[in-house]
Amino acid sequence: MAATGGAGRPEKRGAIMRAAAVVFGREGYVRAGMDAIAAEAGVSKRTVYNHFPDKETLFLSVALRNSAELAQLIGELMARHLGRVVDLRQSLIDFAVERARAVLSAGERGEHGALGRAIRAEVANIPADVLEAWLDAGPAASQRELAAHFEALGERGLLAAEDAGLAAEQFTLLTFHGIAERSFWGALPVAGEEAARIAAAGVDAFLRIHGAPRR
Amino acid sequence: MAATGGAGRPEKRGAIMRAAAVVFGREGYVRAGMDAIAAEAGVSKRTVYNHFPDKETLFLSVALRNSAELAQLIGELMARHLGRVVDLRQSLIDFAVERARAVLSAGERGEHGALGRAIRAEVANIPADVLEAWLDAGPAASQRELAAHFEALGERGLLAAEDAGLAAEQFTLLTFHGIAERSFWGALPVAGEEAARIAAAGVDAFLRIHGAPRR
DNA sequence: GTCTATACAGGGATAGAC
DNA sequence: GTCTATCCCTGTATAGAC
Repeated sequence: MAATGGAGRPEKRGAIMRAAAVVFGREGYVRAGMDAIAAEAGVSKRTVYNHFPDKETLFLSVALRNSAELAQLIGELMARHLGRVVDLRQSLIDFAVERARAVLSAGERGEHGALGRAIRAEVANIPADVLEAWLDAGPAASQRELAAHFEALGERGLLAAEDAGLAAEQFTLLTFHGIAERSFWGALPVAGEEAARIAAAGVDAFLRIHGAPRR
Repeated sequence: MAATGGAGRPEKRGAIMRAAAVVFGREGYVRAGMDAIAAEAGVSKRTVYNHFPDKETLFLSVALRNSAELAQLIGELMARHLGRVVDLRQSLIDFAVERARAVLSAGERGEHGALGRAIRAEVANIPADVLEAWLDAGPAASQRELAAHFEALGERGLLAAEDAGLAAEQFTLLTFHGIAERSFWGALPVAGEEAARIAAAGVDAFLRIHGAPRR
């Protein structure tokens, strides 16, 4: 089910969800233990079960919140880099590099990508409606937002994409999925230099598909 | 470690590896049980442990064999569709559609993609040398082979890719990863019609990047 | 009344013994 | 081929503490 959870101190609830994101991201759903989550949160195991009825509900709750957080973070990156564009190519490269790092970096705040990996690993065991909600709050929302930015850039004559949705999809494939695949969605580190190289090559290819013919 | 395993009837060994591919692909590494694998193979659990010392070795052995098999299957698809090309666009689309189906289809022989999903889920727990061997025998081999085909097509004037390796990478991103992502690497079914649409759009984009300027 | 700490019941897993 | 030793995990129960 989607999101339940009883009463209790909200601060404890937040600590539990943060800890669950870390442990689920590090170990995956099956390997993660409720004991480890409780320890990471600094609370008793009984408290975990007081806030969440079972492991699955906790996992799905954390997954939903995480995808919304990540979509918002990416939305901020888009606004910063694609809002006021002077050098389109450089702006696209900067956005691509920062998005890849935000999602895939194993270091600081890397639990976002790690939890996404755990979700992808468990897709076959996630109820269809929850999976749809996760997609809609996360990856799909980001793609819609990127398409809106491309639409605006097209109206300013900086892009010549006839289908902004398709352009957004292909931009993500060319500048993000190559890095994601290489790093196995953040499980392995990828050199920042290589990520920058892939992003630049992807942007150049993207501009050859959807770039405005003249400047 | 990579591949050990004792003696025993080779036919039993093959049955065990086939069964392990099915069960690991269906359940994932952690959930899959040695009992279920033995039952699927139609042998005793003792026989399984007679051929493979433990669960991890069995999994890694099956993973390595599987990636080599899949690379060969894709190689055959490439030879069939990219060997004698008359209509380049159509050949690329046909190859893209058939590769996606071969890797991701959940039905017949779909254990290839399912096992790949299980491996990706366990990447953090796989020894680095084994993971490298898996990559080199599977995905990387296919990419090298695709680059060689693109090189040949370039020499015939059908493609204008200055870097065949980069072209192969971008072709795979544009025509395969979009479908793979949508279906979560085969975990969810994707309509054949949608796969064909994505493949065609990806090929068109690819040809705008790397296509020969005139025919 | 919620939290901590610990102990425990039940099920399932691997791996080995008979 | 079955049977079993041993361990781990989820979820609950039993204590007491703020």
